[in-house]
Amino acid sequence: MGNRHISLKDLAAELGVSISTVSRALNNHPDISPEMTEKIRQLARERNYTPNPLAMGLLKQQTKMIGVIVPDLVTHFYSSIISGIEETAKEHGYYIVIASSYENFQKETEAVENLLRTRVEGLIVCLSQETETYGHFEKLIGNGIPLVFFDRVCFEAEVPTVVADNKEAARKITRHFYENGCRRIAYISGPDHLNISRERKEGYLLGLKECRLIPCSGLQETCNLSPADATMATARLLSRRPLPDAIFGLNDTIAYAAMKEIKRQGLKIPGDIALVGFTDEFHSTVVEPALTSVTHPTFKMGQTAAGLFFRRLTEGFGFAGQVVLETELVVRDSSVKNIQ
Amino acid sequence: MGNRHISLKDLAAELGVSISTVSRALNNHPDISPEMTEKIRQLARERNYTPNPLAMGLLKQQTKMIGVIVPDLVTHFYSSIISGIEETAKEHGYYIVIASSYENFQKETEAVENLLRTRVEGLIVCLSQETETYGHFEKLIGNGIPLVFFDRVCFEAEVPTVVADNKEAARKITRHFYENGCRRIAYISGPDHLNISRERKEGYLLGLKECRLIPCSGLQETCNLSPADATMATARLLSRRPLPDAIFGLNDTIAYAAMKEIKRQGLKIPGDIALVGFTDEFHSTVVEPALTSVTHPTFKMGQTAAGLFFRRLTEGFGFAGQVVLETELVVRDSSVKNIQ
DNA sequence: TTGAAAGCGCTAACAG
DNA sequence: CTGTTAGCGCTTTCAA
Repeated sequence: MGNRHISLKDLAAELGVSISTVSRALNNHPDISPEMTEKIRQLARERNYTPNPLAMGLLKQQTKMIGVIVPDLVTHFYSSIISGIEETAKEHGYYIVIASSYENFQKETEAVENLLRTRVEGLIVCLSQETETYGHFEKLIGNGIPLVFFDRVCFEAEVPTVVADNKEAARKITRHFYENGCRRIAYISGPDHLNISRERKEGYLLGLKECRLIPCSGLQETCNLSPADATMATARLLSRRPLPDAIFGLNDTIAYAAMKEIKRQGLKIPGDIALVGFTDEFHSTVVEPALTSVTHPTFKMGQTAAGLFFRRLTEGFGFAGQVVLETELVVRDSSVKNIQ
Repeated sequence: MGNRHISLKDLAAELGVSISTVSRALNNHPDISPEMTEKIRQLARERNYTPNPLAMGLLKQQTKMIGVIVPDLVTHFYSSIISGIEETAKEHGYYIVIASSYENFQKETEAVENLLRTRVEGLIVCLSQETETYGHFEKLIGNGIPLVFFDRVCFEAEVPTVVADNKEAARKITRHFYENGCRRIAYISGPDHLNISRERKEGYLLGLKECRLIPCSGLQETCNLSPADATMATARLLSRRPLPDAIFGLNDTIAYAAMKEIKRQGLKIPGDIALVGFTDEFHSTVVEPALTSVTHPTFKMGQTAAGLFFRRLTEGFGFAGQVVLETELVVRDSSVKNIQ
């Protein structure tokens, strides 16, 4: 496979000068005569020379690569965040290498190892849902390897993190339900060890309190984040009597699964049950009824995460801190009872 | 940042042997005594040694990286294909570096250059919708750099490609419409230079012919693949009199945009207009009515593309050839008139 | 103003 | 069985 990339050596040979001269000319070193410099740059352009990043990486001990670990690639939420990360990385001359944990602890651990093996300079990570112990990240922190978490986070004291205003968003949802006449407001959460799940539940409970509603364990369900499990959680809620009159789900997956199950049982949204999700703009408007939802600024979340990464890379451990991104409750048909 | 990776040198120093001895022991070279080998491997394990891929890459002239270029990352179709590519790549010990063209010719060209600059060993590409000239790929072919196209392809004679059975799928859709009583079947296509657009139109026309329907230019619309433009194309179709009684759209974006616009105008699906899309399993069942669609084997398409890539990498230019993946027409509510 | 040499981490002849 | 050496492409002292 004739993948013949031109090297400094090639250029030097062709011009009958030394490699170092070529190197200097290409780096605008002042010691080289203007004519020589021009001649060399000219040839480099003709031959389409580009420096070999492997050689540079070896020399400078930096690969210009960032490892990114996400629970999955196919959910719009993550792919959109990745786009944001990629854009900011590109601005800094960095590339990203993506790995999926598939929501699996084991795979996440392996991904960390694999990425480190490739000599990425650091990691930007969203925890898998199974992850409850954090030794694989502790090691990185100990070794001074730049690390940033987004959305599902840990080590907030030591590591820069980006999250949505989960608690506030959940509070807004709950109050929105109340204002639309709902009194039996249910919440389908995920595993408790996930900050997003905990924080949103806090917001839910706070919202209930503000509306002087009494929390009821029969209106709180938990599921792992698979569609199948979310469907079952929804079914359990729908078996309660009296029926809940509102449901909100932790994330996209749950919201859509809930929507399908509610419809399957022949119940009307929002007439019988109002529904709100945490999800993205696009799909919320495709489903019927259009889904009221808290939309994440996903692209921005990616950009922010990458931004924090580069701060960490250049400033070292001088700072950690959490960036909280505001969300917006976009009211559509699925939650407005009086419209119906 | 103390990213201190252990090197062979470190191990050698600690054991008081030469670097090559360590290297050989770690590579199971038969020349090294079993005890020495064991001692070295033991220490390597303790110190958590992993070979530096930059050094290896420099030496062997291979980076174990594949460049992947997609029109965008956030469409499920592409992210799912990427997952497939990633899986197969991983099995071969390769990593993928992803770049988005954002459906833009200029960005695609840059992506090719950038990826080559990083010394990826080759490229797996889905063409951007704007791409009508192929000089940037011709260069690769000329230089013997492995290249594979999927879905939207060119240079089928020289380059391995993976596509869906576009023509057959479109034919099936058309006949399905006919069998459900539709007689004014419309098609919203994309740019003619895209094979997927051309092939699906061929299938559409073939289907019409088989059903003894006469093609009508008023029932054929073209759009660029943006939701906005797809919406306008749909609106144009809906302004025709008599109204079309069926529409199928080139891809996900178009199908969903069409669905929204049809509903917005107060028309019923499938009652007034039957609708079929080329799209994926998941979203087809979330929308209402559930969307009849041709589902692509996206994950498999990714695996296949990667498989072809490795064949190219190892076997060289011995083969090109096109793999055609079968699609399935999954009938749901949006196209079945008599159910209503 | 330019060249020679060392070294980043590794493997593979070539010597011992 | 193990060590020495060269070289992958590059930058950077150190010499000239």
